[in-house]
Amino acid sequence: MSFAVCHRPRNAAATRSAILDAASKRFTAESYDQVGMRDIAKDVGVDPALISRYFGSKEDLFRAVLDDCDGKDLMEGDRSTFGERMADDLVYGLAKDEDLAWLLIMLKSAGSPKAAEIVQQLSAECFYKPLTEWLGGKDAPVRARILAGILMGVAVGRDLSGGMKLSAEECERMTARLAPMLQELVDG
Amino acid sequence: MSFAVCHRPRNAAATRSAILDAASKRFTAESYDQVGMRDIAKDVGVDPALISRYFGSKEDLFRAVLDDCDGKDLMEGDRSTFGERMADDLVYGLAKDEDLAWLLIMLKSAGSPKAAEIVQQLSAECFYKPLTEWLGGKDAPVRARILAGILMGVAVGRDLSGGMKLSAEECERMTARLAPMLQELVDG
DNA sequence: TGGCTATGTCATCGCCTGTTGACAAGCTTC
DNA sequence: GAAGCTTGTCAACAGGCGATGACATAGCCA
Repeated sequence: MSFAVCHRPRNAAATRSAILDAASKRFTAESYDQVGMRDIAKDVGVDPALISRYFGSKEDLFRAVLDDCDGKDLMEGDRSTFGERMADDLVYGLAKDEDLAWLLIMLKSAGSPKAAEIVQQLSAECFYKPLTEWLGGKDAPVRARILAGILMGVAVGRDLSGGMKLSAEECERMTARLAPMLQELVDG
Repeated sequence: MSFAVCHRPRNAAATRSAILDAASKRFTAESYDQVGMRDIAKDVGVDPALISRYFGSKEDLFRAVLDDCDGKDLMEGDRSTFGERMADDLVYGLAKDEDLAWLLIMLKSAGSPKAAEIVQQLSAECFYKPLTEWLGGKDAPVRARILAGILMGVAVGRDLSGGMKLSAEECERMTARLAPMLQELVDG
């Protein structure tokens, strides 16, 4: 007697992609150190050794994840409502989605030296540069830094406190204060 | 023949305090996971086992460090120049000092679940509450959150990029933009 | 001086991590 | 249908971690 276990069809490309996807989700939700190869493998339903075979080391996998997400999601949508959208995302926690993947990964991995070095190598070219160009205008590099900083900082503050811990009315006030700050940074 | 090794005089209180101090420095500079008991012990010049004996577990030591720093350093100094001072600290990296110990520890430890839980327990009472009271006025809790968020976010952004990576002039522009934002949050 | 307690050290345990090489099972092709 | 390359699994290793209990020694008190 045998149980009919449901195997995924053998497809290297699909499996590789699934690993990349699972890794991305993990790295946006937890820090580099906290994410284990065994965790990712379990998510995909695959042996940990396979990840090593496909991507080399954990660092290489991390690099591949960062290469994969282009960081341009931030800049999609109407420019004139950027502040409002982001303020909502930050306060009400919708940031778990893919919009802010780059930011969240950068944030969560600040603790680990290896991950930080990789982020440092890639963030300038793949994140800050496009963001700066998108912003344009006066002091664009400076505004990009402040913008990214606010987004990361408020997000980490919320995470650390286990939610905003504010009343519904206070949440409204928060978005009302954040939105113009962010919008002003976009407008210049 | 024997080398004259310089032993610190046996003094439990002093040693305990030295451990606490070294741990505080480590936890402000690196993440909870990255800091090892052996590192702290080496800083103090003591056997790792002693730390366990004095403080129990690593979590308990972390809690003790957080209990030790009162988080009121942020609120010292002239209120009317708060924005300017903090903007300078952030951009020029003086934040390594003790002014922002609470903030940096919170920030660096966001990655580890255990540390995050402890921070979550203590930050409300020991950090956000005094900060909120110091701010006072309209929407104080909201302003406290935004303020702490910006400080953490810009700091982590700088850390991750290995410095601000801005020209001297751009640094000036950055402080010029940050200072009024921060000051406005203080003034209400 | 002799002993006793506080203080600090040493060796070691168990656990978890990333990584590796040997092995098993599928799909393709002749 | 059998060889052969691809895809995936298994078991194990080396290294680092926090924590523990047994041992050594310094300083005080009688």
